[in-house]
Amino acid sequence: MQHPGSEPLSDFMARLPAADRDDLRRLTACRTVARAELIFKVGSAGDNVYFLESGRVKIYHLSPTGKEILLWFCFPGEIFGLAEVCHGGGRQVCAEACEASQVLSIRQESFKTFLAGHPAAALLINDVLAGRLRNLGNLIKSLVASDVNERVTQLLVRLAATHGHRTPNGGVALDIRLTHQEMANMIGTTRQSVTSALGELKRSGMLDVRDHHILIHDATILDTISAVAPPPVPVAR
Amino acid sequence: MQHPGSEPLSDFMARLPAADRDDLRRLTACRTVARAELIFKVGSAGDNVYFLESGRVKIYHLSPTGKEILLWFCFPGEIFGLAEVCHGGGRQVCAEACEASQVLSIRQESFKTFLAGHPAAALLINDVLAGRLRNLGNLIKSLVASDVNERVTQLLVRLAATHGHRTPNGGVALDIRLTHQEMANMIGTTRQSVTSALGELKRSGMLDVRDHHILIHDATILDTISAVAPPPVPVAR
DNA sequence: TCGACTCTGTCGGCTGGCCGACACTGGTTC
DNA sequence: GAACCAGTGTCGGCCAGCCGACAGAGTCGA
Repeated sequence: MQHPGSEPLSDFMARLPAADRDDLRRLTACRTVARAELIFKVGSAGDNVYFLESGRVKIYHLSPTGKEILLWFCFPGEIFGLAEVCHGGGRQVCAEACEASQVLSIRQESFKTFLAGHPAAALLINDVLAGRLRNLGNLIKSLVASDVNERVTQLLVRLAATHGHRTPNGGVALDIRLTHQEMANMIGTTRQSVTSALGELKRSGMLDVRDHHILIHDATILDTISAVAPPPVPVAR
Repeated sequence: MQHPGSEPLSDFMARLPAADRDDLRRLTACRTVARAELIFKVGSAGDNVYFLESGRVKIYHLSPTGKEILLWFCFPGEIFGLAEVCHGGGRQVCAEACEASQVLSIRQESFKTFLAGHPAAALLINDVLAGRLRNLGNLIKSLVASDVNERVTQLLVRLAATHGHRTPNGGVALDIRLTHQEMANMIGTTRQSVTSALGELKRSGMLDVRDHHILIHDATILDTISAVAPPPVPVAR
């Protein structure tokens, strides 16, 4: 389901015109990666761009103490490894397969040549990057302005919008399975704080966990909460 | 000065081939904005893209409590207002002139058409967006992983890299003048904490403030510190 | 069936840093 | 000059949430 105000398909491949997609496919090599395998890591050369064919990949910073700082998850069809190269410095982030995955890869230069010859694809890339920029901007905002409980609910709203589906009885079920630790890494807090925030939401009857999947009881609550995430105030100075 | 590992010219206009630049200029309208005037704000339609001709512009989120969350400053030649439009929801951020400025504007669609016909420009936009993505990623990392003192020194390093110049006696002077409040808004803390962090750096002889401009005494210190910002550890799992 | 391991849930103690408050300085306007 | 205001500098109280610790509860492989 797509919520109003949520991000659109960031599925690059699907949005690419069919002809362009075929052209691109011809330039890529396919590779299988196992769960927990790194596709690239901090400091590596990073002269490739990747597309996720199947599976799930997480992109994260690594703090000096070894903590993962999760920037985003990649789902099938999405592009990754494009922006994260700092000229000269190598990769700044890690890409790790969350489950067994198939990955297409192409050299940076080849991809740029491809884009130069396929304007629609180049514009699409702009869109995708712009969307991620908005996402990170919003994350920064919530890191700075919201306490842990708010950040957890905001995360749930985002997840419901992008990876949830309606249930018969008017709720939303999240299709994606995350550990508390992963959620904590996504919103800059600790495992324990996520546990307690979720516990509180459960106790207040807002959600439930069935079979390791989060189930939000009343979908309308999402709209109420999400009205908070995008700033409702036009601004007063 | 450009530090190794720092961002390159994000100066879109300067990097654009001269012919493309002329084509683009022909499509834009120029406008003068006064200090503290908003070019756009949260919720406004946002069907324009802007280029800063002269002056300085800040792009920020507004927290529910009215706090500014500064995402970046725009300097002459840079593009802004491109990524911050959420389809449907209007602008998510504000753009405010820090000083009297001249701004070129163009409609989104016209700009997209322009990009479709000028592949070099489209690739350049990708580069610029990718750079900002890296910057925001790094900001998130420091918000999550560093305490206030570290964040302040990291901010100084970044500022020195992008808006500093060497002084005769081996230091670096920041060309840009910022209040403690603005710095606090850039790294998600309070005015008071910035004051005390800077005070400590002054007391330890690392820097000085002359005529409202920060002066870092030993430029080599920057390299030492900046070695911390990009993770030195290749990663151990 | 038995470890071994990962994930969840809960509890106290400790502390970084937010918040409110107030004083001082330098620049601007009348 | 005086009045005003934005920016700095400093202090103490208070609390969100981090950290370490430990006890279940699933899950997996042998």
